[in-house]
Amino acid sequence: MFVNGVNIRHDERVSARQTAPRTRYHHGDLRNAMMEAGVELARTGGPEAVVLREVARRVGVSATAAYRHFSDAEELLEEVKHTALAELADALITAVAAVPADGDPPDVVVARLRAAANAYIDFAVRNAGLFLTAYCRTASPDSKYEGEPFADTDAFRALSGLLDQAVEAGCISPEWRAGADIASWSMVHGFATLLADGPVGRHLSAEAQAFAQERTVELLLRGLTASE
Amino acid sequence: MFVNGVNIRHDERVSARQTAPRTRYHHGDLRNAMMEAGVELARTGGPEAVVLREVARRVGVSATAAYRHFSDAEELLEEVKHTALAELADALITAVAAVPADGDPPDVVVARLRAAANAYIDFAVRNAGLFLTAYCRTASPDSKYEGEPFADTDAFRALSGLLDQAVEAGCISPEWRAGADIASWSMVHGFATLLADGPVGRHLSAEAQAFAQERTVELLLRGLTASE
DNA sequence: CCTGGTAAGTTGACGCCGTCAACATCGAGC
DNA sequence: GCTCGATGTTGACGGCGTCAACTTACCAGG
Repeated sequence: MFVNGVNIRHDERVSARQTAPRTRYHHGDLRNAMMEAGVELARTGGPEAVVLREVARRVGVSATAAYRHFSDAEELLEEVKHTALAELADALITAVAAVPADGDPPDVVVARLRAAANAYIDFAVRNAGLFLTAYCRTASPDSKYEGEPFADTDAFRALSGLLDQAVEAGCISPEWRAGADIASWSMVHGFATLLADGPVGRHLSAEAQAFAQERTVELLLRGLTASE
Repeated sequence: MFVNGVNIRHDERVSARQTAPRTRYHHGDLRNAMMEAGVELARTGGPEAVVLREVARRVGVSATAAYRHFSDAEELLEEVKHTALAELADALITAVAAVPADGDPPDVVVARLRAAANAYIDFAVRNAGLFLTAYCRTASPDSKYEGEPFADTDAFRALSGLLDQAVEAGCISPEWRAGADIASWSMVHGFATLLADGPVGRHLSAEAQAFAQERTVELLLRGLTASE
């Protein structure tokens, strides 16, 4: 796995280190333990580093023990994925909450949107592995939320709330509210992806990346708040 | 692999079909043949369907024969990836060329930008496998173009040209030109990704997707052409 | 026209992976 | 205190990428 030219491929898989030989035959909390080990793997190596056998090794348990708690290697990955998604949402919500709420409502809400956008991107850069895992492919349509789109991502709900506030504050004309959520998400997500995993992150200097980020976020805000 | 709820996972791998038992011991054009087989696999199954042994099987050759032409399974993937990128660029350039050039220059250039954006997204939807392959992770920094960012993607150069035209035509203020390329790319790419591989494609009805696409593209154009 | 060297394929093996069937161990409730 | 189900283990299988050693076919130079 390449992130900004630094090879953080999971090949110090020499590991095999298990935290402790584990005295009791039964682990007691294996499902959680495997999840956490999986998250750790994902954090440093992205989704393809979440390898069932390695997870088992780290927890100090045989590979097949996993099958008592997960139907599949895929199910483990999905669990990890949800955790990653939740962590992303956390970062986003925290950043928004940190924006001072005094001042003109329009200014505040724009500042919040900006903070959210930057938090999303920063998360993707700082936690590339987790970010990629959050959006990695998993065969099953990860929705207990069929039809109710994105209900599983708190991040998306936070964004929606912000946009509603923006309409209230008069920053966004009501007839442009619909679809603004997905559009905003697309832009930020696209930039984050191109940065964490793609050509932007690979080819651009740090300053160039920062400039591109600022421009991208401002372009989004311009589009959202354009008077026309 | 799930694309919009349709499982196109590469599990009709029953294949093993080799086009013909191949009479001559030497293939003659194995490198190309493997590439093409790889592209076909990628088209229907995404990057993870590009499996060295299966490619060899399809071409009717032993697995290790690949090593006479590729240093690595990764190198094969990368070759396929470049082909996918090229195909995407083609679709984009063709769509732009199809826009009638008569009329007010500003209108024309906006129409071209819109066409490019929609072509990009449409390609991602119609050729999800290839699209995902075009942007899939490959360990090596796929740049003979180190530092000269994106020079390997004709699609990006086409976009840059369009934006230059837009400045000329007075649609984009010159001081907003810098970074507009990456920002535009981000938005379209993000939407395409969310659609081809992510929650948008999985959870939204076709009409909802179309609406979201239109809104996303228009929001981008608004941001680019905003007067202020 | 032979001949030898090298490019292009082959076979068999290795260690990784996910997964299955069969067996072992523990602990909760009769 | 026994039993039985939940939880772990072992060993095996086939698929993967890759390596070393072997074979085949072509092409140049005599």
